Amino acid sequence: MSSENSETRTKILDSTVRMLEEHGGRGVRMADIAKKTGVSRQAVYLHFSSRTDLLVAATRYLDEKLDVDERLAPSQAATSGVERLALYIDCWGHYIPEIYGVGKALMLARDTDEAAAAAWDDRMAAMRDGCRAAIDALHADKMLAVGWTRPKATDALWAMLLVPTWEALTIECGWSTRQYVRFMQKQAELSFVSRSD
Amino acid sequence: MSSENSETRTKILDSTVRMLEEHGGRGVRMADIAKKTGVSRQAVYLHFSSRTDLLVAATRYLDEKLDVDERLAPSQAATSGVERLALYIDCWGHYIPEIYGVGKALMLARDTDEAAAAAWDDRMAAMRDGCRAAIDALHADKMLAVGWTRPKATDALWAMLLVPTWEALTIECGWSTRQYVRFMQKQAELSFVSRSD
DNA sequence: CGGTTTACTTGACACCGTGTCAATTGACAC
DNA sequence: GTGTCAATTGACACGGTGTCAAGTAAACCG
Repeated sequence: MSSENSETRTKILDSTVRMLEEHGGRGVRMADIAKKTGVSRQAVYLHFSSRTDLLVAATRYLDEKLDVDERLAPSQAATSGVERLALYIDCWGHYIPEIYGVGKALMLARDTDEAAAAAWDDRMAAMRDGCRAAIDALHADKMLAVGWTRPKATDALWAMLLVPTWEALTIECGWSTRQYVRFMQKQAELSFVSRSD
Repeated sequence: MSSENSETRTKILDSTVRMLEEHGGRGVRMADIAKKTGVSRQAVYLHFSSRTDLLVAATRYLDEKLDVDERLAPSQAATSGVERLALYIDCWGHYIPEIYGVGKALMLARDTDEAAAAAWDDRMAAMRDGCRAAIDALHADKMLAVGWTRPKATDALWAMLLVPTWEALTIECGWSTRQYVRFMQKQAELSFVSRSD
C-alpha cells in the first residue's frame, strides 16, 4: 500500500475505470486489470488491499474526475423547489451513465462483501440527501403535494431514481438519457408537486 | 437426475425455498441446503444439475404453491382499464414479498450464470406482459394519458415495478406492503391514466 | 563506488464454493 | 442370491481472491 499518488496507482485506477465502463461492471477480474495496466497482479495488491478496496478507490477517482460538486451547482442554485427537483433529476440522469460501470461492479460485490455494501450504501445515502434537499425545497415553497410527509416523499423519490430502474429503461428498453430524465421529472412532478391551481 | 416427483427432490426444493426466504436469498450454499434437507451435498446434484437449475426449479415450485394464475384472476376480470391497472399492481405488490428470497438468489446468480439470467429475465418478461395487458386495457378505454405510446407506457410501468424499487421501499425504508401498493397505484394512475375530466 | 531502499516481479500456495467422479452401502424386488 | 436404484463418502479439478517469500532492477545516498 504505497503513497496515495503513485504513478502506478493512478494507472491502475485508470484502467480499472476504463475496463469497468467497457464491460458494464461485469466479469472484470484482478488479473484482467493488472494485465490491462501492464503490471503484475500482485502489484495491484501492493496498492489496493482487496478488490473492493480498488473498486471503492475507483469510484472516488471517477467522482473527482467528473467533478460532482460542480454538476450539482445548478440544482442547488435553483430559485424554486419545483426547479430544484427538476434540475436534480437532470443532474442525476446524466451522472448515472458515467458511473454505471464502476457502480455496477460495486453493486455486484455488495452481495459477497460487507465493505462493498457499505461503500455503495454510502453513495446511495448521498443521493438520498439530494432527494431530501429537493423535497425540502418543495416543502419550503408550500408546494409539496398533499398526503406526503417529507421523509416519505424523500423515500419515494429516492427509490424512483435507483440505478436498476435506470438500467431497465435505458439498457433494456433502449430509452435515451433524455427520455429517462423527462420521464422521471414528469413522474416526480406529478407525485410530489402540489397541483393546487 | 431422478424422476420429477421423488420425495427427496421435493424435500430439497422445500428447504431451498425455506432457506432462501430466511436469508433473503443471500449466502445460501449447496452444502447448506443439503445439510438442512438432511441429505448429502451430492444427493442435491443427483436431482439438480447445478445451483442455477435448483434455483430455477425452486421458483417454479414456489409459483405452483402460490397459485399465481389464481392470484391474477381479479385483475384479468376487471371491468375497466383503470381497475385492471390498480388490481395488477395490488397483485404484484403482494406477490413480491412471497417470492423475494428465491427471486433475489436468482437475481444474484444472474451475474455469473447465463442460465440464471435467462430464467430471471423470463419472469420479468412475464411481469411485463401483465403491465402491457393493463396498459392495453387502459388504451382500449381511451384512458391512456396523452404523450404515451403503448410500448413506452409498458416500459415505464414495468420499470417502476421492478423488485429493487420494492426492496428499497419496504426493506430499506420500512414501508409496509400496503404503503408500497398504494404508492405505486397512485404513481401509475397519475402517469398513465388520462385526467381529461 | 558500494550499500540500502523502494517499487515491482515471479511463482507457489491457501481458501472457498461449485461441480465431477468412482467406489461403496443398503434396501427392496424378483 | 442377483440386480438395481437412491444415496453416501471422500477425493479432486477449477476459477478467482488473497498471501507469502525470494528475487530483480533502478534510484538514492553516503
